[in-house]
Amino acid sequence: MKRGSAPTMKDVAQEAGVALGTVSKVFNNGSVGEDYRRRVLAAAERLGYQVNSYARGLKTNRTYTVAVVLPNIINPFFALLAQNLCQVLTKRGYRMFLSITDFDPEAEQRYINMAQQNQVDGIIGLTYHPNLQVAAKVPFVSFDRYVSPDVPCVASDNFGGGQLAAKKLVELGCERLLFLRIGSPVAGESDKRRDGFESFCRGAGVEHDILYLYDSDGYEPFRAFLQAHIHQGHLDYDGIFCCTDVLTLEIQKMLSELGINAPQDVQLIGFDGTAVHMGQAPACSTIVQPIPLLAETCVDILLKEDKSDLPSLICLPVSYAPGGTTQDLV
Amino acid sequence: MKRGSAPTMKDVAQEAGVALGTVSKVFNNGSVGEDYRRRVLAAAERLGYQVNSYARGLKTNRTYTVAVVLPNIINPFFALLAQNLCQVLTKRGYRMFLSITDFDPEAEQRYINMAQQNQVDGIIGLTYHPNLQVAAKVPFVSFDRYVSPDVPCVASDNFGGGQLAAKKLVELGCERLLFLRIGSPVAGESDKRRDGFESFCRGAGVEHDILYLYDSDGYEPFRAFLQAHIHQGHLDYDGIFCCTDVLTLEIQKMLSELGINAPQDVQLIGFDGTAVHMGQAPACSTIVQPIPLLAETCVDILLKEDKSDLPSLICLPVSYAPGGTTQDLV
DNA sequence: CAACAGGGGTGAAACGTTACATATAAATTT
DNA sequence: AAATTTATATGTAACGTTTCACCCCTGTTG
Repeated sequence: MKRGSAPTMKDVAQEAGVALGTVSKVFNNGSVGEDYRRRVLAAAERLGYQVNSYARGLKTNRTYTVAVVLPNIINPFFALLAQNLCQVLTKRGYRMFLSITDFDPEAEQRYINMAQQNQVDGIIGLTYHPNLQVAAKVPFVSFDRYVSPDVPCVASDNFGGGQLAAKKLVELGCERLLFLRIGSPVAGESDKRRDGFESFCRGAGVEHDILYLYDSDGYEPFRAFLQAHIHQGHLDYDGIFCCTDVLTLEIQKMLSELGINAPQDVQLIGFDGTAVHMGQAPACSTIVQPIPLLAETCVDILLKEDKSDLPSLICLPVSYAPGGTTQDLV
Repeated sequence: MKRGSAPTMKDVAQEAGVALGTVSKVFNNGSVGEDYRRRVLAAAERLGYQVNSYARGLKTNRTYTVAVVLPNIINPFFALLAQNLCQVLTKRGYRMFLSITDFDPEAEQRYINMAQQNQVDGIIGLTYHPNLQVAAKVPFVSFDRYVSPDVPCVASDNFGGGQLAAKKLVELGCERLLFLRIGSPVAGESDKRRDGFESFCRGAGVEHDILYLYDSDGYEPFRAFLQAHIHQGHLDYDGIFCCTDVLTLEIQKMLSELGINAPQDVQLIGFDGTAVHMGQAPACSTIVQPIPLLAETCVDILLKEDKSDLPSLICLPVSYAPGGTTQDLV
């Protein structure tokens, strides 16, 4: 063994007095006699041998690496998703190679290309690029966004969640509902929250309004809208469904500054339920996304050998968690 | 080019009608004639060629990959650190391979070993293992923890931060101070917050107490302690320095339940300042860690070629940001 | 007892690069 | 014009694995 550099299989073979191929078999669970196996293992131990995954990757075209592409990990939802993905991947013997795009479509495309070039075994992406190009050769699973007909998409049951939120509000006695949304101009699965909400309201004959904003608008239009709907200290709406928990808290604060308090004067329900997954008491009532299940599903689908009969959209069930912005805490 | 598999340099060479070595030079900024370079680039484009980083890694022993090992990314401080590291690494042409340890020392060691085995170019770790084993062959930078004499450690100026917090409280007119800490039993750099706090109080002759807890204790002892120090609706302390922002908010809530309000009745200062880096108004007054600079420094040191004259501890300056739990907002 | 499986060991070829020694042509010097 | 330098193209040997055809031995079978 050359001094100074890491030991190779050749060194181990020499040290153990066996052939190179035998050492390889030992580290790949090939059939090797008990005594040989012991000798090789002992020699490897003595030399501090570790298999070189770049040589292995070159040979096998499998790298046991998955690239995860996310807008950021500051947002607790993304952070939880990333963390769960990391755990699931580790359990499966894979490692996670993380890229942050900051919602920049160009960065998204750049990272995807890079990941493909780096021969990862798969990519899990939450992207906003309206026309993302993904090479067919490396498996891709999209989270929450439709990308193209042959890219499976994993998401929460956003439609059902929207319905559920509206239903809960009605059960709580609300009679005039409002849906508030702010987000990307590129519509994703999560926009079905609105559809579900509307669908339930229509079906139940409940009065409802919708305010649909883009990130670039900022929160100010919400304040203006709410202010315009307060007459003599009384808000026109008695139930509000906000598209995320973050927005819910913002709206709660905004309303309280306007003299309207949740849950006394108005019921608020958000979406995401990150607090629940962090073992905290939720700061607001919310529709909880099954984050661990979402992560597990992404990985399952990504690593599935047989991709033939995959549905193009996998919807996972959400649930409701009361959290202090509605009057149902027992 | 064999059908079905990715094109190689050989294919590009053939397509362009040049030698293999020439193609390699083109992709490694070697000296190549203008016309040849164009021909190669055009051929590569036509074939959709991407260099195989596993073959390259095998040959060069450089992989342009850095492993980052963190307890989690739910904690906003860790999330910001990870995100900044990711950005800095990307800017430098490296990719980030992220591992979550959940504070488990065994997982820490396992991930470090794995990273070494995967021939990453370096490791940045925030670990709690009391006796972590790191191989000398792969560069290692520790965040906030002393690991061993030859592992450089990057941290905020925790001592200075402790002093600064005490100084600010005194400047705000506080006369009886309290330091609250909860964390790992394995002492790290961040424990110097206490030392700095004490040092300032001693020097200035300020009365002060310290409550030092471990994660396993939970928050309850804080409540008991505070309750015991409230007499006739009046708290014995008029200034509290908490070891993190998260704790500060918890203490603020706890105190308000006990009828004591910050900042009217008591001044509260925390540590981390994550909100500042997320572009939000800080929820509490705080000592701000220079997260982007911390990340940049970790990477700088890790990738520095000449490791000969490195200090074993690099302390970066903190600053103070008022945030509503002290009476100094102008 | 000859023929034959078959477990288990061997060595060499490939994987896609980079690096280096060699070759060639053009440009410069003597 | 010959000699020397410069610039750049070429081909081949590694890098550390896995894989596969091959061989050897032992035990089984008709």
